[in-house]
Amino acid sequence: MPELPEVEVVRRGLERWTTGRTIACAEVLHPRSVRRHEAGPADFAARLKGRTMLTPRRRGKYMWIPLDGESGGPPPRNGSGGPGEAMLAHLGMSGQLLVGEPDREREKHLRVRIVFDDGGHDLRFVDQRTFGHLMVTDLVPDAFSAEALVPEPIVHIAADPLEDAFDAETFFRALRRRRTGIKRALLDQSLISGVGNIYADEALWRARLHWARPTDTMTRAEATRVLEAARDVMGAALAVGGTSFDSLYVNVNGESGYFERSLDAYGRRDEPCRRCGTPIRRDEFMNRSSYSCPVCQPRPRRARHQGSGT
DNA sequence: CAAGGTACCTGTTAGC
DNA sequence: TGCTAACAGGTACCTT
Repeated sequence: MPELPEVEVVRRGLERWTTGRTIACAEVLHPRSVRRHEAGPADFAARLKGRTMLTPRRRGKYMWIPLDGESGGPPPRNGSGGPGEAMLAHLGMSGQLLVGEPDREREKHLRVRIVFDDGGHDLRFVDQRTFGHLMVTDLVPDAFSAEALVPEPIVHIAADPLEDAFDAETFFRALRRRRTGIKRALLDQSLISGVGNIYADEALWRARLHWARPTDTMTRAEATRVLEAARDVMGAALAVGGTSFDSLYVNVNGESGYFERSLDAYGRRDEPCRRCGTPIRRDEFMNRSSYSCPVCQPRPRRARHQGSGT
């Protein structure tokens, strides 16, 4: 469930609690949580030891913490002397980054624990379903903004609509080139990043577009509408701490956000549309749920991929 | 290359 | 009460 607003809430928490602090040691309790760190859990821990965490960054649903100081691991295969390394994090479906008293009880799904040399709050990666991951990786020049750096594994991830590097015209042209439906395009992190199932449904409801609207004939006005809607709804969610359906998604202090009560479409099956009162419908699509208003968001005559909805 | 389907996970809940 | 099936869904990877 963590999408852009939820990840940004976590990033801000990390900025406050871990910036400038030096790692004493990192402990990997579940290897799957560092599976994308190809050199393995021991190398992951060795690369973190002794490093100082700089200001956390984010693009879409990925966040990373640039690391200062000498790497404790062997030099990277592609040679050292590059722009540096960072710890990259993706929360997946159920990942949490939590800070707290180091001697508190261990969470049931604690996967990685990072201890600092000042003896203060530790940083824990807790992830029930292990779809999330952490890794230490090289920083490389960003494709979207000349002076910026991004972790190498996410160079294919598009800019998100809340960052300066995002270009609406590029996004519009990419939409027109695709032969797919608008929701599938919104969920494609190589076209636009940060949008997941919840905010895709919310943005489409606000823009009054059906999820199967073919993108190759979309007008500039429609594209602008859905983009503005995505920005508005994610900005509003961010302002109240994100969306929490249960205790799975929380900020770094374990607290829930309040946006769930503001959702207009997602999860509101059979409840009245807040614009026209028609019961919200639920369709099966991409092996997940899509919620929309049958009246405000009529199915296009020439839908892209059918889904099994009514 | 693009499009679309599926595996990967585990706790919760609905249904029998 | 206890069991099973469905469900939640982001991303990498695979097939077409």
